Amino acid sequence: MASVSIHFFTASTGGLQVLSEESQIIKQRKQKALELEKQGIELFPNDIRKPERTGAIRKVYGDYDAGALEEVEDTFCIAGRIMALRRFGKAAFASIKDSSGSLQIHVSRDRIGKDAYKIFKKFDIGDIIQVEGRLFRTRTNELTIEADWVRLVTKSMRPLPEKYHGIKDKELRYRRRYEDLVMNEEVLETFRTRARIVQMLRSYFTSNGFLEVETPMMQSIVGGATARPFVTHHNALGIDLFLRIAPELYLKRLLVGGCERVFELNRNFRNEGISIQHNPEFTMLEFYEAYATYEDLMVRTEELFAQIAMDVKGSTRFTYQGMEVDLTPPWHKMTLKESLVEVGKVPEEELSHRKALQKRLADLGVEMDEREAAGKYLTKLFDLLVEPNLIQPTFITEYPTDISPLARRNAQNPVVTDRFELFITGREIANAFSELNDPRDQKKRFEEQVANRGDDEEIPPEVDYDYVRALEIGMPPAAGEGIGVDRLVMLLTDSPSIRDVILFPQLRPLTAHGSSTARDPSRTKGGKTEK
RNA sequence: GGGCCGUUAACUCAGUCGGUAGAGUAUCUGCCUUUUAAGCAGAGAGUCGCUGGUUCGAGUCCAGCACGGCCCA
Repeated sequence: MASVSIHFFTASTGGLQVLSEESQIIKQRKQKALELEKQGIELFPNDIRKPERTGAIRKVYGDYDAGALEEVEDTFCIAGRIMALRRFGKAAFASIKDSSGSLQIHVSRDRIGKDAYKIFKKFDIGDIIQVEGRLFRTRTNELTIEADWVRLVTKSMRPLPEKYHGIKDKELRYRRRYEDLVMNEEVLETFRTRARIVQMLRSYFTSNGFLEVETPMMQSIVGGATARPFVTHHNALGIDLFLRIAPELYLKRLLVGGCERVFELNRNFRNEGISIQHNPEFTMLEFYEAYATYEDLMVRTEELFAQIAMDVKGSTRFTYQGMEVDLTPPWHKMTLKESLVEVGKVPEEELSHRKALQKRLADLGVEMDEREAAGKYLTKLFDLLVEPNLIQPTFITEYPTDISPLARRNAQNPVVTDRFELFITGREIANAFSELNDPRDQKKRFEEQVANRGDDEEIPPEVDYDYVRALEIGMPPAAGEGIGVDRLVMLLTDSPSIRDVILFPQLRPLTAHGSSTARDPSRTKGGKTEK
């Protein structure tokens, strides 16, 4: 029975009620709903006439004055959630919200009838209702529907958050996104923009002759990036599988297969920390173009981002969190070493001395493992000293080969690769390179990586020999790029946190008494708990 | 993993020197037919995140834990 579970689940966790708590206010609502039901009012009917959208009505009649509206004989039927209710004795105003906006209605006893008004009085803020009537303007000039009738569409059993401040607690907003969407207009706006950006990315690539594909999210060998993967198990095959950390190696198999332009826009999974710019599952666009170089991709990226910014922002110049950003091409270019010297203020002569770099890192509080690749010292310093300062779009090039296992060596200087990373507002937003297509070099690099792996869970424990085999069949020279879609959306929606652009960001689940399932040892796997 | 901050009514928040819980919204009752954060009068609503400790007495002080936020690694 409910009363039993109530006892179990009333545990309050940081202001969060877990499950079926029965506060007085909810009891009252349920009681009210029962009374309506007893009177023969359906609480959750399904025979609702298709309503008109308030936005469409406003678009047509928004400019009509009171006199002009009197000439309009049509009635309008809308449906939506009661967001505010201002009752008088025998009449009331309510704002009705649908996905296109909201419209005020006026309900009076004289017009809808005594019995109907009695039922209307039982409606609450949060209920979804349907209304039909003619348009008029109130004394305060608000476009309003004078209801001929009102009908309950869906009864709301819980009160909405406070009407003026809405729901502010970030934890509540992420956990109960449905409530956040009901209360905070700008949330839906952000996700509409996200949809538009995704759509534009897709149409940019398809219209440029790229084939959209879907490659495995469950992989038996991880690859394509350095990151700790999630592990799952396939019962029928009796094997562990990894959720992909990148689609790269499959997309390049498709280059081998003759797909000269391919892209995939989908989710990656990385079993790492959660932060203001990291969610365990995130959306990435990867594209590969045969007979192109990383330099061609710079041009594409500039063009693509400028196009999207023009559409979303109306300009290639805008502000992000108070920072002026200018995406007008061409963007700055700097080699990794140049950036360390010019932006990071590291003396040039130190850059080729591991000991000096190590000391500098130690002074910054970073202990490096001796076994780390030399290039790691540079990128670590870069992360600390340079990256946060790259506000304007900047391509950083010449990444060391030892930390770029899939990238083509530079023809003049084989210790660096033909690669760039793109930074905007102090964040990495894209990573691209001319692809390594020499199977001999690729095999060697994979094998060295695995041999030097130690217990580093970010490095794949196994060489993907099938990928090497594919290269042996022959992959045309090509360049490929990955774009962090969530971060791009953050930039263009002025969102400070990745959680603001992901509808349901990952949070620790709540259970009875606020303890966490993650603490249940039977559910912990490969845990980070050991010190 | 570390540091700082937060957790009080459904929501947004107060809570003084440690003295036994407050406001607004929402809800309920009454009045009110042009309001829009409607208004007026009244009422109900709390395991002060959890567990311990100090104390005659803890929302308040101390410790641990949980969840979250921000920063750092």
